[in-house]
Amino acid sequence: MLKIGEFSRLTQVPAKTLRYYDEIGLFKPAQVDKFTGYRYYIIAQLPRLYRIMALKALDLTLEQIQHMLDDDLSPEEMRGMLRLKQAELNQTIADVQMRLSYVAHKIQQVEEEETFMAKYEVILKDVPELKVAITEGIAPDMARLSYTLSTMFGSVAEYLDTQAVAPVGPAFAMYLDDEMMETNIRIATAFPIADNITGTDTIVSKTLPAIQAASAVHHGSFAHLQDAYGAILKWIAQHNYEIVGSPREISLVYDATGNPDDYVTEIQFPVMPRQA
Amino acid sequence: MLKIGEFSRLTQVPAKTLRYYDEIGLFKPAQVDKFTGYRYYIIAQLPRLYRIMALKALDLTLEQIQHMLDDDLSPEEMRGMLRLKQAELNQTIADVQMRLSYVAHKIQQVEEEETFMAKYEVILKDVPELKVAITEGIAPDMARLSYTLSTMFGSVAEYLDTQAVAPVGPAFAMYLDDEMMETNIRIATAFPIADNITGTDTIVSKTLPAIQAASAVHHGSFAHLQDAYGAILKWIAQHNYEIVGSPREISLVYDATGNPDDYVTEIQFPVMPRQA
DNA sequence: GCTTGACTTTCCCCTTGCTGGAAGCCTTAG
DNA sequence: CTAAGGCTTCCAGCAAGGGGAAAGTCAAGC
Repeated sequence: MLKIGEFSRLTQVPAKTLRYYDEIGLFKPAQVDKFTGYRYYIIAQLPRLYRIMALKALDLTLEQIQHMLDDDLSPEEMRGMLRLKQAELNQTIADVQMRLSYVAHKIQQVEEEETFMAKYEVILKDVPELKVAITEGIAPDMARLSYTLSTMFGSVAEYLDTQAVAPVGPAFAMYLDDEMMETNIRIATAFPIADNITGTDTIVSKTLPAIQAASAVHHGSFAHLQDAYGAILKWIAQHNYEIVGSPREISLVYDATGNPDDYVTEIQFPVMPRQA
Repeated sequence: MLKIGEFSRLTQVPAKTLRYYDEIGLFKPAQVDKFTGYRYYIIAQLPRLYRIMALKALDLTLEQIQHMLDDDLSPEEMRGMLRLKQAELNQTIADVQMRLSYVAHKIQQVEEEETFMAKYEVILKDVPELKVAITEGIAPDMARLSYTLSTMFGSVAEYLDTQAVAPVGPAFAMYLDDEMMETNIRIATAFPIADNITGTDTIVSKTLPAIQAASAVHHGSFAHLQDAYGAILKWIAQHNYEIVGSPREISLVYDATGNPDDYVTEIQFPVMPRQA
């Protein structure tokens, strides 16, 4: 019969932990003095505690351990839980390696810029699916891209107006070509809407699927949007992602009559981890 | 001016999280209606939020992020924090890989034994430094090992008695040879004591350093202790540890006049991860 | 038998980064 | 003007304990 302190010294398990295990019913003392509440343990309890320690080293939760020890399950169930944990740990390693790659990137950034306030912060975000009113078009060349875009935005906005439908988020453009084109650039302009509407021959309503996107925000005139694209593309390459869709250029702040320096544009590239 | 819900949709950051960041002072709304308490955000706040997201992806705590963003620190400090985080993440990976190796071992065990109740659970434990009264000796061969040991235990116990010192923990034997010997086995027997004592020419008091040990508990007669040794040695090999000291054989329950089936013995091998 | 000091008990708060829910205002569309 | 949704604050909880307080217990020395 050992008091909690003795048992704790013997096993190197803190007394607090033993009390906690008692509380959650994972490991109860062999005997409890019902007048003083003193917990008494016996050597014969060591195997269970050792088993708990061993399973804890596998990163199982105490609840899982309790399940394993008390609800004596079949070897198949046991294997199942272990394989699950194995998969989980492998996922953890992948996650941590991704974080390491972020850190390395950040360190490089600090070295290069001598300040950690990067011009662009590229982050990975989950973009939910989105109902949009969308139209496609082609800009003959880069010079007329902006003009083509604003015409297309105008036509969709106007149509929504006639349908008495208000956009529920900022409008955006999509670049549909798989690679950068100098001429005949395929583009689309979209307005998020709450409910599907009936379209026209050029304007349709559809639902864009949810995606993971590498995203950055650009402040200022469109003239320097290139830099943001560059930063995102570099990020994607460095972190071993793959572009899996058309980039979106979202006009968060845009006022054709305002100062271009105030414009705010978010750029999103749909991505997926390579060879996932 | 965006209400919290709009800003949340825009950034894909849950409103709850924005409120939390406000509460801890990491990211406050541009304006708060002082009558209604409504939080209002502006697009110009996006960069800070994106920076927060980016740093969060590095697994930094919100406190560290706040420190980085608000106490504008030098690039050196910045690099320092990042390198620290890098080391931390590398350590995490090593940890997780160790866990993976445990899981693999456990799966193998389940396959082999068709039950997950292993006969021996080998665990890694930290053994604190220990003051002991210890004596060394040599057993001429395996047959006389047990006799030699009990003589030695007896002599130390007797000496402690004459000094009016009580052991503060279970006695143990140590095997001092680097490899298994068939003859002339160097052994030591030790009793943990609270304070150093003056020794004799054969019995000395010293402090054993703290170690990490691979440990298992054996129940029953000493005749089958081999199995426990085998289980630990296998574990050490499989998990890429290295033996860095003399194993200890700790008599948790031992009564020379009692039933050997009731004996409980813990075996500890001092170990270190290979090439650490 | 009494005191002292080491243990042990319960209880509550704290950790991280939120998430969920309840009760009660606020805003806006119809 | 009302109803639905959005917003507010406050409270609880997660996982696995750690820290510390106040009070009760135990064993030893006198």
